[in-house]
Amino acid sequence: MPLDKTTKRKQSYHHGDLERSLLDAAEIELEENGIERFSLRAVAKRASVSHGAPAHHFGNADGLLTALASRGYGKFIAMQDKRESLASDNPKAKLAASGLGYIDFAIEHPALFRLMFASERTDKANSSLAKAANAAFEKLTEHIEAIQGIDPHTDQFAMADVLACWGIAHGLADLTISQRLGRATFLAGMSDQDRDAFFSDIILRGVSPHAGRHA
Amino acid sequence: MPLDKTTKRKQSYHHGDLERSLLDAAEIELEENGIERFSLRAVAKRASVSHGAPAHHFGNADGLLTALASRGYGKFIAMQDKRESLASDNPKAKLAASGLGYIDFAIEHPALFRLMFASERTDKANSSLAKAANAAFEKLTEHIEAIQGIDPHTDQFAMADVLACWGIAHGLADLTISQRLGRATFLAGMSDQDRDAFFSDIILRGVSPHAGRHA
DNA sequence: GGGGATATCTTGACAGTGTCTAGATAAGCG
DNA sequence: CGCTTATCTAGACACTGTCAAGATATCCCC
Repeated sequence: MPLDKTTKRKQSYHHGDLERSLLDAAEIELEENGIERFSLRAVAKRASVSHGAPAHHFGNADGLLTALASRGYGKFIAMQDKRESLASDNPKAKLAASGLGYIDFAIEHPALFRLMFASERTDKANSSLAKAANAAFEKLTEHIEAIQGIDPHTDQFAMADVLACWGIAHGLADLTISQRLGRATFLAGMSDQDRDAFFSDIILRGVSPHAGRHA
Repeated sequence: MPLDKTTKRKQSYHHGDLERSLLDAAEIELEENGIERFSLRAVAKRASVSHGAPAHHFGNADGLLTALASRGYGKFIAMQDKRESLASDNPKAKLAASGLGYIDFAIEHPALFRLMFASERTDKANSSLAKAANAAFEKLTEHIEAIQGIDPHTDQFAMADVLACWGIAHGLADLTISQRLGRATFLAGMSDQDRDAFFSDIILRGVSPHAGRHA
């Protein structure tokens, strides 16, 4: 019985691009339920496929989550790039914009953010994931190098700036999605523009004023 | 058959202080397996009690985790206090010490830290938990007030300092237990004392130099 | 084009999970 | 002592992730 092949070829036994479909479904499930209530069978059901299907592509549930985290870094960097492209053309503005993109991503994809940065279910030895995470880190070091004029990999003081800025952006992002910053009531009443300026100021505190200092 | 009543009264049907025993067992299980692999039945087994026993004391698994998080804030604040008591007697040193205690706690109890700050399984409406979390926050605002001479609750610039310092300490703590800071290779080779000084410097960057500025 | 090898997906089974209910046991109190 | 209440056990249920066996489609070489 050849069912409506015209509408969708969904009736096909082979899915075509199930790997992508599963990742899409998993991302939705993740954002809806959070990591702690993530269900592989629910992902399969959402993708209209049997509960055993994901195993062939990802091995197990953690494999799927690892792939999802890896893909997440693409969006993560893209959001930072977008912020940077809108920023004025000086190193500090670019750095602040990058940090705002960091926070943007956390707010828009809180569960994915947690998966990427705080989950034990991802395989950190996975080369694809490690490469993606490293790219995000290198991006930050380049910003600091542009400001301080020296490669943080070779200079301890510049690396301190890297850790400071990273810590600030990450901390603000994590606390924001945990809804911990609501106590600072004035934040809720701020316009987006004011909020960005407020966060930018804080992010730039990570940069040491002792520019170019090194051993 | 009255079994050895002398050694432990464990043979008693009623446990005596099962609530505390369950919390202790849960804390061990949590640190061993992480939140994402936490099992209520494993907790019951560790406490040598039936799988249904926890329900009577905590309602459900999330109730147990909420109580555990609430108790965690006690240790959390205690660790900060210990650091502060060892610090020299000036407001900035106290603030930095408090931040180091923040990081200490995360390193010693990573899973509990994640439960307290990044889990969706705790009931944030729980009054006991909210009160504990608030106490930790107020502690920080007092440090900033001691430095800037104005209550952050009434001054936006002082509150910015609060969020900055909190973000830094939290970000460094979270990234540390995620083992993300290993790339900054020199950190591993540092003595505890040097590492503390390094983190202290970063934490204090959260304090704005424009002291006492206010609208 | 045909046909065997291979990739892909389904199905059923299994142990483990959290929660609910009913019942057993202990403790408290009149 | 006996009734009430608190506490804990035991069994059932639906759901979970993973595994093994089988069904089905696609690929590729003859």
